[in-house]
Amino acid sequence: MPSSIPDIVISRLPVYLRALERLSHEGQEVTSSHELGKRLGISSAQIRKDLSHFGGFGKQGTGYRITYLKDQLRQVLNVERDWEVALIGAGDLGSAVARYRGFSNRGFHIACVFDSSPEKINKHLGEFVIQPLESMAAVIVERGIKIAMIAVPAESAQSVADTLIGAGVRAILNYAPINLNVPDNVHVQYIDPVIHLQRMTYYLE
Amino acid sequence: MPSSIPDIVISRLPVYLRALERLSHEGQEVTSSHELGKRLGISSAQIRKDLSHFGGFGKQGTGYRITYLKDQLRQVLNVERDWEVALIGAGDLGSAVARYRGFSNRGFHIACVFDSSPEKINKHLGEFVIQPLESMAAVIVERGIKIAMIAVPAESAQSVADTLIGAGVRAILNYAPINLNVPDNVHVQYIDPVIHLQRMTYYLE
DNA sequence: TAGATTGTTAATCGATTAACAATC
DNA sequence: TAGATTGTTAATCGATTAACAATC
Repeated sequence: MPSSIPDIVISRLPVYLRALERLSHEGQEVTSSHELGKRLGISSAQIRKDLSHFGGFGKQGTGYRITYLKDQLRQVLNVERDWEVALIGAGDLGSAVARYRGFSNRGFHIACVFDSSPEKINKHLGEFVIQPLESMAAVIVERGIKIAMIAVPAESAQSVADTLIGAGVRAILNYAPINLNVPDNVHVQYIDPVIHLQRMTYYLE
Repeated sequence: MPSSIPDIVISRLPVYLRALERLSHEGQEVTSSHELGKRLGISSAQIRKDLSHFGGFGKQGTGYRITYLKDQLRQVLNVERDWEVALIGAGDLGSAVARYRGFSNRGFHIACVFDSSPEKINKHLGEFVIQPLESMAAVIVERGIKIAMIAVPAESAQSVADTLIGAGVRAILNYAPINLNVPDNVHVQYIDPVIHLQRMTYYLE
């Protein structure tokens, strides 16, 4: 029963971690489930319950020491180490992702960038040299990369995903607005701004 | 009881709509809850249950006519009309969002772009002229804009949100990696790639 | 000690699934 | 008609919340 913890619990841990990073950035050293809950719009009971799946991180009467809880959550989430991530697609979106400064202090860094269009190959993108799609599988196997971000057009996303998975990638963050079919042992997350917008327009007017 | 439909149901409708658009793009005219469910990794019962909140859109024996179901979902989600969206922040991320071609055929278009840094004001960004943050409230009130996307640094996100809400914005898509405090009648959605990545590393190794 | 807050249990609440009559 | 698939009900499953003893 090593992994009987509900995925919905896992999905909240990074949010807790981000809030804790914010709090310590603001100079705070201790917090409580109530304070955290108020910031996040979540009940304090839920936060305590979620955390209790992994151990007793707090102290009655005083709450949680932020540095300690941060470390514990990082350990649970497996982001104490630094993960190499492959980026596929060097268009507008891919370029923005490549230049994004927010990965490095949160457990990730982009290791390589690939694109299919011949005129982009060997061009620089920030600190990276864009490599051809044909080299992708080999590079990923060689470096043992397990995480990839897909920022190619919807039409090519599935075939890129297939190649990635064949090369050993186990987690995909997909920016293309399309659902991917992947084996059970591969994880996929989606980022599609329109999905979020449409979810809100339901409530408007 | 106009809005007793669970938010979790609403959150799946845009995903259904996207899959239907894909199917009709592929030339298909009819689908079933089974086919849709298989594509999305969702049970067919859940799809039928979700849709049944809004009416009977299918036919026993044959399934759903795709064009019809698409239209119905667009109506439910309130994206038959076109929504004007304000974009705040013209850095790397904001620029990529501004250039993104995926909004227009799905119910949204960017109407104006704002940034705080003096050297960007009046510069062009794609088809837009970057306007100063000081004009933001006035422009949003005047145009009656209800939706905004925040792509500014975490430090300024909350104060930008406060101004937006004061100007009448009711839905915010926040790209800044920070939780926003907003009144109950304002909707917020978050896009933070690191949250998604951290959710997957839990399962790796 | 008095006050505060945890971790946990039990109760509540809500969402998903299974099953099937209705019907195209 | 036979086969397929819907919409819906009831049963199951799982997640959230309330409450409180333990204790800092």
